[in-house]
Amino acid sequence: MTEKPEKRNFFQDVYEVVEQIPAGRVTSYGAIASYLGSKGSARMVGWALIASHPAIKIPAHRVVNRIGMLTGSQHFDSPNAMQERLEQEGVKVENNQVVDFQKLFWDPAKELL
DNA sequence: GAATTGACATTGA
DNA sequence: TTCAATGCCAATT
Repeated sequence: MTEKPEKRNFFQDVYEVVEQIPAGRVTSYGAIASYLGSKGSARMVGWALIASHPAIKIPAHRVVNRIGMLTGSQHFDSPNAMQERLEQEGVKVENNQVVDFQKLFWDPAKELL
């Protein structure tokens, strides 16, 4: 019979993790991917957020790339929506880039555990 | 059904 | 050190 790889829950897993990101914190795609076990599949995390965009409500604005740049903001309703949202959470954003990103970094593999 | 793209990360030179 | 190329898995065309 056809196989059923549990990895199909990859998207669901991403939603679970992102949804548990505390306000005022940010994380990176690689951190989530690493937590899921697929370190090299950081891109899939981004895909998951796109798929969840109109359907599932998750703080995708708290997820940025490893340099803290809001690369995904272009996929939001407005490119500034994500930046404004982060500032409301207390995260300083400069030029579509998170300030003290390393300080606000939230690692699911350690914080969530 | 095959080829390309994509909200990134890592390694090599 | 910085720049460039490659790899990941899934979805889209």
